[in-house]
Amino acid sequence: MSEKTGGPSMTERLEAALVEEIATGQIAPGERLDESVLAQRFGMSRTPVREALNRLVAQGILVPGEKRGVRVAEYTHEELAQIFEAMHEIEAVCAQLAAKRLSLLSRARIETAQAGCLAAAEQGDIPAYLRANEALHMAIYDATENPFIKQMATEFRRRTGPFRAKKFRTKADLIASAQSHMPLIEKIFSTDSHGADAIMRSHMTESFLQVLAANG
Amino acid sequence: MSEKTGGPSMTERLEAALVEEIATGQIAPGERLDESVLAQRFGMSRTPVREALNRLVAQGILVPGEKRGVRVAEYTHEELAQIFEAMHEIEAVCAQLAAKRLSLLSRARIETAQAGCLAAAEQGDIPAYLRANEALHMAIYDATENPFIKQMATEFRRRTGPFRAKKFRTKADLIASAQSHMPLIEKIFSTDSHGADAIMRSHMTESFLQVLAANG
DNA sequence: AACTCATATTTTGCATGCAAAATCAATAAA
DNA sequence: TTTATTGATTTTGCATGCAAAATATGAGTT
Repeated sequence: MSEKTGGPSMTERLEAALVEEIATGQIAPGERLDESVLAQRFGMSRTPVREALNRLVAQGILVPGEKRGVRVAEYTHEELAQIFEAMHEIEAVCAQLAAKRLSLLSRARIETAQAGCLAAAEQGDIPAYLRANEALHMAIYDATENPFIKQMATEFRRRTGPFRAKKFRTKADLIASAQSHMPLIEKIFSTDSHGADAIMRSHMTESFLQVLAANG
Repeated sequence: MSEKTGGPSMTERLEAALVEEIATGQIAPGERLDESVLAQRFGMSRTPVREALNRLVAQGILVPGEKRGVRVAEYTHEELAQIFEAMHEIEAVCAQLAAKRLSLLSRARIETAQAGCLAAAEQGDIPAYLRANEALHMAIYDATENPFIKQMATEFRRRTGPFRAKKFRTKADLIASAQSHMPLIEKIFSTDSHGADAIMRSHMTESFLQVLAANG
């Protein structure tokens, strides 16, 4: 009786495809997206393409081009600093709330995700690490028990995705990253919300500098 | 030679109109929005209506209806608590950053806005107070010097608009609200970021309870 | 009255077409 | 060589139409 009505529409499929391609860098920041080209490439008319592009613009993943069309959001160094600051501030809030509200379930999810990070790092498997890292962050966002804050954090994560991805080049990068999670997780597990917030903040500058280095 | 090309499109006009009508409560939370009806009402075809609705859905102002169409976002008490928590957390971040970075210009803007609040409150002019209050918040968001954080805060403000509006019924409400800004502004002006954050937080529960009371 | 099942109606998602606006290209003038 | 100007071309924004999905309606059955 209660089947989730309706399969994915063309609009939704395109939207998902674009999010994916942008996140993985297949479509680079600054690149222009042409309605008709996309329509042809995905075998649909311009109408659903437009809808998908509109949604992505609303999410800040795409921006209206200076002259025409839309392009993948691209930031100056200053803007990059600002967007990372915003993301880190939200993540600090998340860490704080997670520590304050930690449930057994949340704790288990965070532990599992962190184990996944360590495993992927040990194997030097970058794509696996990216996924595991993502899962860890989501687990922390979930632990806030606030879906609105989670959504906000997730959106910023999407927007910064293309830039963060470049940070990870070697196995050493992965291991360093996975290790750096530990103090934060410990603070969350000991329900030290102030400490969790402080640690998150202390990582901000460092983390941003790495991003900047990786993105010229 | 650098005129901002292009006037507002039909899509943009409808979007703005709907944001306005929803913010002021003319269209109530839960109400269903029909494409064809809107198209007729605003003298345009369904295409631009759809685009506008899509954007508003992406902003969380509208949500996809259970059966069909879209409706104005409506929240349970629990969700209301969550969304206000999210907004307040962001505002706390804003207050902190504003205090940390306060420029002369920002200070002047905040002062002007607060003067406007007091004036409107004295006169018991509710619409004017709402506008002035909005301006004050925007001035504080601007003072963060971070457009991304400002945008995020603004979006939450929009989403909570319909619920906050009901808080103000009498002149006394306005005066109380305007007065309650003072300690926060003082902390910001004395660049006491920790204090600003603390004050913002201390207002959270109180503010939310008022909203809840006003919204059944 | 409650439950099917079939049929009518509404609503959606998408394709297509077109006119206006914006951009580009090419030529002419300074 | 730069600067205007004009015309060609692309791109956009929107209207319209239609088929399929979703929903409401209603008759017939238990």
